[in-house]
Amino acid sequence: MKRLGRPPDTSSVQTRDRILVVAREMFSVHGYEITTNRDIATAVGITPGALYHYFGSKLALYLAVHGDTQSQVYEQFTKAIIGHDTFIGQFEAVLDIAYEMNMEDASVARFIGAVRVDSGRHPDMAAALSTHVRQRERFFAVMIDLGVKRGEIAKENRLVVQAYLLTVLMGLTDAVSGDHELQKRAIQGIKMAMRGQLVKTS
Amino acid sequence: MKRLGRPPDTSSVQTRDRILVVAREMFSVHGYEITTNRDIATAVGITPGALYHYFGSKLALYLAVHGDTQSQVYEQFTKAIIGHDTFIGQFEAVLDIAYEMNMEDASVARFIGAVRVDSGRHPDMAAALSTHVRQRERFFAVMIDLGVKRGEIAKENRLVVQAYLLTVLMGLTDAVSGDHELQKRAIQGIKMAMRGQLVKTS
DNA sequence: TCTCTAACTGATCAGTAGGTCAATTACGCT
DNA sequence: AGCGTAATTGACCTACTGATCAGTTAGAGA
Repeated sequence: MKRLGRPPDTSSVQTRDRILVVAREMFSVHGYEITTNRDIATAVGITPGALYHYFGSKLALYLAVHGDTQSQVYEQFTKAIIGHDTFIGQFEAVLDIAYEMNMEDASVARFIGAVRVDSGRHPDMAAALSTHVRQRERFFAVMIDLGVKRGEIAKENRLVVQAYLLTVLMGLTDAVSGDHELQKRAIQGIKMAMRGQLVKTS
Repeated sequence: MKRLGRPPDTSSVQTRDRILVVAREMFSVHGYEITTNRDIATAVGITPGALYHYFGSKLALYLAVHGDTQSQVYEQFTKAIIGHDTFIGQFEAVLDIAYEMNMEDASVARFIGAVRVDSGRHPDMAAALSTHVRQRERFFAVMIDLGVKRGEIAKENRLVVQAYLLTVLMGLTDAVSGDHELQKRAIQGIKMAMRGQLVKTS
C-alpha cells in the first residue's frame, strides 16, 4: 500500500521525466488509444490522478513526449549530416544514425512511427503536431535542395526524391523497427538500391 | 425512426457485404480501437446488435474484413506479375497495380496499412492473422527466389532485397496512401532508385 | 394458410476510460 | 516553529464501450 500525501525525497522534475520515459515506451508499443493513464501511472509507481499534476490531459502528455522525442531525433540527424558534403553521403549518414539510435533505445523510433499512425487517427492531435511535421519536412527539403544545387539531383526530380525519402523512412520506422537484423538489412538494401547495385536491371 | 423486426426486401448477403465495405472504410481510416460497433452500424443503417447476427464479435468482423481484402490484393498482385519474366519487371508491376488499386478504392491499401499497426497493438489479432502474414511473405519470397535463379539478384543479397521490398511497400501503404500525387512520385522514386537513376552516386 | 426461421430493434448490462477533487503529507522559506 | 505550497492518494463521476437478449416483423417453404 502506498502512503497518502506527498512522498519523501521527490523532486518534481524527476517524476516528470520518469513519466515521459515510461509514457514513450508504452505509447510506442501499444499506441495512444490502448495505453491508459492507469497503465502509465502504475508503471511509474503513482496513481492516475497524479498524472494530472504534471500534464493537463492525456493528449498533453502525449504531445510532451512527442516534443521531447522529436527534438532528440532531429538534433542527432543534424549532427549526423555535418561533415558530409554529398547528398548520398548525408542520406546514408541519416540512415546510419537512425539505426544506431534504434539500437540504443528502440522506443524512440518506435514512437515516431506510432505518432504517424495515432495522429492520423486523432484529428486534434494532428493539428497540434503540424508544426513538428513542417520541421521534419523542412529538414529533408533542405538536404534535397542542396543536392540539386550541387547537381547530384536533377531539378525535375526534386519532388520524386522527396517522396522517396519519405516513403523509405516511413517503412523503416514501421514494424521493421522491432527486428534489428531486419532493419540492418533494410538499410543496406536502401543504400544499394540508390546506387543501383541491388538488382541487375539490364 | 426505424421499424421493429425484420425489414422488407433484405437478403442476408446484401447486408453482410455492406457491413464489410463500411467496416473496411472506417477501420482503415480510424483504426480498430477508435472505430466502434455503433459507428459501423449507424453508417450501415442498422443497430449495433444486428452486427452480432453476422459476426460473433468485433474482432471476428475485423478478421472477416481482412480476409476479404487480403485475398483481393494478392489476387491482383498475382495477376499483375504474370507476363513479366524479370524480377524488376514483376516488382514494378506490383507497384503499378498497387497504385491503380489505390486509385480505385483507397480503403484497400489504407486498410492493409492499418492492419499492420492494429495487429501490432492487439496480440490476439496478430495471432489470428499469422497465416495471412505468412502468405504475404511467401509471395515476395518466391518472386525473389526466381530472381536469384535467373541471376538478377546475387545469392548473398536475397535477404537484403526481401527487407528492402518489405520496407518500401510498408512505406507506400502508410500515410502516403492518402495523397495520390505523393504516392505516384514515391513509386517513380522507387523505380528510379532501383535502376540507380535517382541521384548521382559517383 | 400456417409455421419456422432469418433479420432486426431497443433496452440493458458490466466494465472501463479519462478526468475531477477534497484530503493528506512533505518540503522550502521566512 | 510555522505557514504556504508542491506532490500525491483514493474515492468518485460521467460517458461510452463491446456484448447479450427477449421480443418483433418479413419472407420462405410445406
